[in-house]
Amino acid sequence: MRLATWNVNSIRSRADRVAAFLQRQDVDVLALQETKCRDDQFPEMMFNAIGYEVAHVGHSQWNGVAILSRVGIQDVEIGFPGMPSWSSKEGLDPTPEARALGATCGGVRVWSLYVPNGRTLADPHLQYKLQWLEALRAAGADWLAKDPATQIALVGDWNIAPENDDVWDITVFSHSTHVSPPERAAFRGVVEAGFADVVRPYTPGPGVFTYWDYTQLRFPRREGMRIDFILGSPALAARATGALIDREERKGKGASDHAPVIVELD
DNA sequence: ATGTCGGGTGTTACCCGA
Repeated sequence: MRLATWNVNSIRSRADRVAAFLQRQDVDVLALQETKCRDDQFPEMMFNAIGYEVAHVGHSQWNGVAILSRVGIQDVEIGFPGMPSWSSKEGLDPTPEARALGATCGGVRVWSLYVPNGRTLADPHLQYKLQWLEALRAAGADWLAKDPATQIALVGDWNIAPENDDVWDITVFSHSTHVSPPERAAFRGVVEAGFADVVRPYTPGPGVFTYWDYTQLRFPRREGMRIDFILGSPALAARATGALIDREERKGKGASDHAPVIVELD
């Protein structure tokens, strides 16, 4: 089984590219982030036509996560237990953002995750990001405590570069989010709860990235960040036999600013 | 220089978010 994750930065503007990718890379299950649409706007028919079932949650032009599967899609769950909400305005009743979607596909519990960005070190959004990750860690630990043999894949855009090698020049990030100690500790917390990076062993760095900013010629200059991850529970990680980051999808007109990440499971 | 992309709107010019 081939499992992939991709921050597409709008599914409506890239549906053709996603469909072509699924077929070119022979992907069975694809988690998408930043679909940037409501459920009724998701181009579901085009994926049904090539053999994929679709689960999606999206409320507006922000966020939005989906799972596409040709090996079944059961027990769809919007948000994980304890997932925090966000409201930028005091006193508003916050509705949960469309940042997490779970579904069981071919025996694997897949979670498509779009971790909050954090914006800047002083922004309340960073605290929201840390709380969100802590809640995810707690949920993941709970799932594993209930069934240590369960196959879980936590995949998506984590908006964290866990190591200095995961950015092109760490000195540029001295006052930035994505590399700060609390963010890295939050990511490490999920790993230490039992979820291993199943892609890194097959895509060693340095200089191996999944995201390149649209501005400042970052992609041709090879100035990127590794912030998209496939983390697997022990039973899932034991099935990994290979992985790749599909840089080709970052090339050309109409590319997302993220490349897809794929793992091969036996 | 945010130099680029998205989607949005009190739409053909700006807003926000990343």
